[in-house]
Amino acid sequence: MPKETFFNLPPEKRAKIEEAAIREFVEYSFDNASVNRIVKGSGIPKGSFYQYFEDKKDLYKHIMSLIIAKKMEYLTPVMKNPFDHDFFVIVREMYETGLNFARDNPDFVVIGNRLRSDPSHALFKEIIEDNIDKSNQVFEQLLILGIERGEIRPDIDLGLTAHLISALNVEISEYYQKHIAKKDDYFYDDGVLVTIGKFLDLLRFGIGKA
Amino acid sequence: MPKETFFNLPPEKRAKIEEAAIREFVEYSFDNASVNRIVKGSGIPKGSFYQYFEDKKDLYKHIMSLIIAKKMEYLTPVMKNPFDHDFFVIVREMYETGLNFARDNPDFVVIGNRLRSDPSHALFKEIIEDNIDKSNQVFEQLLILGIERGEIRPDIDLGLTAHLISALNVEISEYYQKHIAKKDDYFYDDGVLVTIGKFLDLLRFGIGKA
DNA sequence: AAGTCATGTGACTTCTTGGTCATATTATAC
DNA sequence: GTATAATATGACCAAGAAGTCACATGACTT
Repeated sequence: MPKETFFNLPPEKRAKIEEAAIREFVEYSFDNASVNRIVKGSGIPKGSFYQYFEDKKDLYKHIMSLIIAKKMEYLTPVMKNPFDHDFFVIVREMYETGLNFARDNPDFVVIGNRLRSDPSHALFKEIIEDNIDKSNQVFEQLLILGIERGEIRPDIDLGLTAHLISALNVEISEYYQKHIAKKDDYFYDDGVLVTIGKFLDLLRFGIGKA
Repeated sequence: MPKETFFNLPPEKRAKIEEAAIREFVEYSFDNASVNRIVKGSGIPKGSFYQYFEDKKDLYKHIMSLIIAKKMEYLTPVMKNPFDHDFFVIVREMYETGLNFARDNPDFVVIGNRLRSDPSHALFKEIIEDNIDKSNQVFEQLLILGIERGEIRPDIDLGLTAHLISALNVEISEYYQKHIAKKDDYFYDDGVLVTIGKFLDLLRFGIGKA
């Protein structure tokens, strides 16, 4: 947690520091990010930085909390009560939410993905690991319900399938950014929905000929 | 490429340097790996290091080439002529190969995955990108053949599906390392085959109730 | 006006980094 | 034995890092 002095700052100054930090963390990993560059980029003296934050990690965690808060804004009513709806409706909405968030906050995605993809980093355990586990558990519960309702094949491996659906959530963003997002803005939203539909079809029916 | 002097070294000395480098790159990313620690770890003077390698990157690429060479050893006859076989046979063998490699060379997997998962790193483009693209292209060709043979649904999105199958190749290793590899060695090989079977079922049939 | 306390400030310290280079050692050629 | 070329060596360098600290400034109390 940043120190009290940071939160006492005028909002514009606080924003300037956060923006400089985000720029830095987009460009560099936590280890390679430089406090010197961040203070230069935000126009504050080095000493002030350490009046606001315990250390570099303190700032990093603060930025991560901003990212998480922003992601929360995208949660739809359906996702807040996932157990009340059809399995594929939930998954569709989760994927859609993820893509919308990625479209609106590409910088945040870069920062988040960099950490999420290095499980050997000390900060991974500290910040990400629990969230991934919880996400998998939610999917497992959803799968169980889906099986009870007859939406899902009952002979699947729950843990493995939950893992896979989580992984696809990430994969779909990457595929989208790499192959589709560059095209004409006019078709953007269509593109999102079509891509998600294709992903869901694969998930539901597989690729084997019936 | 390392310099000639490196290849003139007695093999044990060369091996010692390579082992120290692998240890370092397992623990640290390229940027955070320290030449100082590597020379200390391999018992050679700093100056000698720069007699053997242009710079840190030169060493890193050399280690990557060792990893790639090791992976090549696992290629089966089927994989060398993939277009002669049933689609799911190929994919099964690719997944199996990947898991066997991961089981025997966990250090290499750590090093490889760290680079593979950071597309924003300059070395990613230099070392990994082409391989990923080629792998996707092979899968696309395989899918086309599979459709012609009637093994695969003809209405899938080729690019997206190829991307997904590649991604699963990585995902299966991670799932395996995280959930299964720790169990009793006696069941290990069984575990590999069972896990792959489940993955393939999901790929083939999806999770939706028919 | 004087005193107190939170905040602002940047020079400074200590540490580590990747890479160099003058010199020492060894092997090879004649 | 002597000359030449290849290799070995570690002190050294400049750059940059994170974090500290003595002091300056300004706002608020009394």
